[in-house]
Amino acid sequence: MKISPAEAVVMEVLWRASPRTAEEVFAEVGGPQRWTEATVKTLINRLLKKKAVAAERDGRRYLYRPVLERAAYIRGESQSLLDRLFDGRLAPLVSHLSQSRALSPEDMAELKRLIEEMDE
Amino acid sequence: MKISPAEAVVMEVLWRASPRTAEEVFAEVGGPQRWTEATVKTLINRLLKKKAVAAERDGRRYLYRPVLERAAYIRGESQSLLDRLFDGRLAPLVSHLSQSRALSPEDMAELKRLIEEMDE
DNA sequence: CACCAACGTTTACTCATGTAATCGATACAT
DNA sequence: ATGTATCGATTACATGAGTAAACGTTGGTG
Repeated sequence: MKISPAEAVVMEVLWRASPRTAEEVFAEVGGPQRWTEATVKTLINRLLKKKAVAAERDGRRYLYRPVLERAAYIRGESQSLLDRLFDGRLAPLVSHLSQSRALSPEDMAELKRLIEEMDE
Repeated sequence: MKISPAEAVVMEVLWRASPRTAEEVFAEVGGPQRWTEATVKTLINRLLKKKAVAAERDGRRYLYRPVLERAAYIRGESQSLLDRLFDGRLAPLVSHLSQSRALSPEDMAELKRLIEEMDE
């Protein structure tokens, strides 16, 4: 099941560290996002329904942990962008981004390194 | 204004060739998408409201052309993916994709070429 | 000139999403 | 033991998106 951008923000928190209580998730995300705790709970609930997170009872509360892995999520998103806009090919994406925004020297260096090691 | 995935499909048609009538857009996209002509018209109208396409009267019908440029759209989408998932950096994206799916030799070759020429 | 076909415009309806308040159960403090 | 604070669950509501039918207008045809 597809997870929405707002839900992904919650996932990011859980991917950084889990398990977490709803309150902890809220503590980490409420500020930047200006969400109330109710909103965070709704999002967690939707993620439960979508089986993207699992809950484990811990006394009076629950501890939540990701079920969907970050790598899988990222892969899906990247893939779909690539397919929708670049005919599934990586080179045009890189080409486009390298033109439209300056790459930092570190990025350049890392890219180079990547290409080399992929070459083996 | 943000354009939706379905709307983007219509934009793609217009980016390939324009101006086009609604019927022509439908002809090109209706099949693969299993949309009726009514649906295509709704999408065109929403794109008009969003100023992503412009219409020019041609007798009893209109000819539509893109106002939003493909490059700008692609840039926005790629940028937002990069920011959301890869902290705005290109290298991690490439790294991820190169692991999760095999790059074709041509893709590899082109990437290499890109990196080299960006290096100047 | 009356009618019909072809357009674009308006309206419709369902589902997902963002955002949040309310409800109901329950553990703890007094 | 009872009230209260605290959880999660349920309900709410507006907006956008996907999908499409109905409507109104206008130009062409018989």
